[in-house]
Amino acid sequence: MPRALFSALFCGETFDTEELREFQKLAVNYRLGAGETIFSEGELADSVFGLSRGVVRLYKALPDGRRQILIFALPGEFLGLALANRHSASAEAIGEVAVCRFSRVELRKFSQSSPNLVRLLLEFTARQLELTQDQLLLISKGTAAEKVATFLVDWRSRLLRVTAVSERVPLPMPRQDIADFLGLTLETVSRTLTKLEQRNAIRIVPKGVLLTGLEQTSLVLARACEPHIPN
Amino acid sequence: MPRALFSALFCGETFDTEELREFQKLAVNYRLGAGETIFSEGELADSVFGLSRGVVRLYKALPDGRRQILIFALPGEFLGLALANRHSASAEAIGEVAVCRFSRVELRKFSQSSPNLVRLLLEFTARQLELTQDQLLLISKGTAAEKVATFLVDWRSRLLRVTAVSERVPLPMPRQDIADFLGLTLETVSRTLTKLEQRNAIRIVPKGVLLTGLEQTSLVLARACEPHIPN
DNA sequence: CGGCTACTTGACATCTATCAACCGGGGTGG
DNA sequence: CCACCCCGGTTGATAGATGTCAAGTAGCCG
Repeated sequence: MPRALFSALFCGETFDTEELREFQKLAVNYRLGAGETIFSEGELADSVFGLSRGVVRLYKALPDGRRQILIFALPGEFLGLALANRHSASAEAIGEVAVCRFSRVELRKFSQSSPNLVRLLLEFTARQLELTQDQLLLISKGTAAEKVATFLVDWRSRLLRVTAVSERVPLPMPRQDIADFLGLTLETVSRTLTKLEQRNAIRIVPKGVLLTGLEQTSLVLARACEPHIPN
Repeated sequence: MPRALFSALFCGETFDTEELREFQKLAVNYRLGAGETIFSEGELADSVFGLSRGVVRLYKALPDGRRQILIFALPGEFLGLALANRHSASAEAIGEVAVCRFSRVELRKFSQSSPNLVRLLLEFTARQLELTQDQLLLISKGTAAEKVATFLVDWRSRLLRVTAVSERVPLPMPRQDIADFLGLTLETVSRTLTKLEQRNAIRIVPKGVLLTGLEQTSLVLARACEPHIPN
């Protein structure tokens, strides 16, 4: 993962260098260890975060503990951009993480004089919305094999935007996280990965997978291999 | 459903009357009949729409026909606000509908001189994002009873913002749409509604339901009635 | 009245969850 | 250095919720 400043990561082309410098001044940078909480659902949202290094799980939970991971955030992405004054989700570090914290009010002040920032936030939010809508379709209508295969392909392509990735796709998160992202159990994720490996679509390695053979195609078309066309 | 102009519906407090008038000039108003398509996934997104009357289903579909309804749009909401230049979802009228069409390029031009519009769009998109995230949690982790009960309560509360609603909650969409919104089959939706009726949580009437008894509470707590705490 | 569509209900199949055992690597401490 | 333990992961047997297939009903429009 790169070590650049958050604003340069995400805002690269949107801000000119002057604006960028001003924006950067608002941020407080710090680091967190594996498993640490950045913010929690329901908490007062007086801060907004930018992720500059590492991977973060963003999730919502029900009172009885059922959990849905909304996204695995990557460097350059915003966290906790709620419009309400309470966070609507929780964010936890997966492995070591570096974030920059912005005060909500300062960010708002800055945005008054910077149409670029508002435009940037709109673009980011719209992208998140599309991702979430795709996720909704996948979770709602996909089989276990489709979910896992699609997850691997999508995750790889998102990683490509921040890191050079070879054939080996790292999976820093545990099986339970993948399960909670895909609406499955960790056992089903494990079984499905094994099945994909038996079909030579992937190879399972410690903390990752190798997307072998026909790569994307073979994976997404895992569906075509299935006997039934469900739903 | 009210007959007001779209911009007044949604932009009410954001624009001053001057801006409102200018904005209104950009719109072309027209109507569609039940089942008509407003735009389709993959189509060139040269237009953006505002819904001024009626209900619209916004959905994504897989090549084999599996369909996920993302939201039932209500008057005052935007449709087709993509950042890409192709629509990422399809929109169809449920019953009679009135929309205003904005040219994408004109809207963009207008937004250059109107920070208010960009802020408005950001707010709207952020709200949509939160709705979709909630939907993700519900679909992924909810039982059939929770899904249906939550849908009825949420739908009612969204309706309250545009119409005076009594105890009777109208359901203009067919069972299949509800099923595709909740990630169920129409049979399961039907059975679940029947079960809720037997428990005196609702009464099923033509084109709607009556939320009787303990209303919201009893419905959402449908979960507590179930023997198991799944997942 | 006939036929259509939306909806309901029933019997059965299937996918995934659940419960449980087992495996393997890495760290710790004797 | 080895033994142990712990945690994450895999694998197996079983069960349950929802999907599937099919029949039947009700309301609506021509």
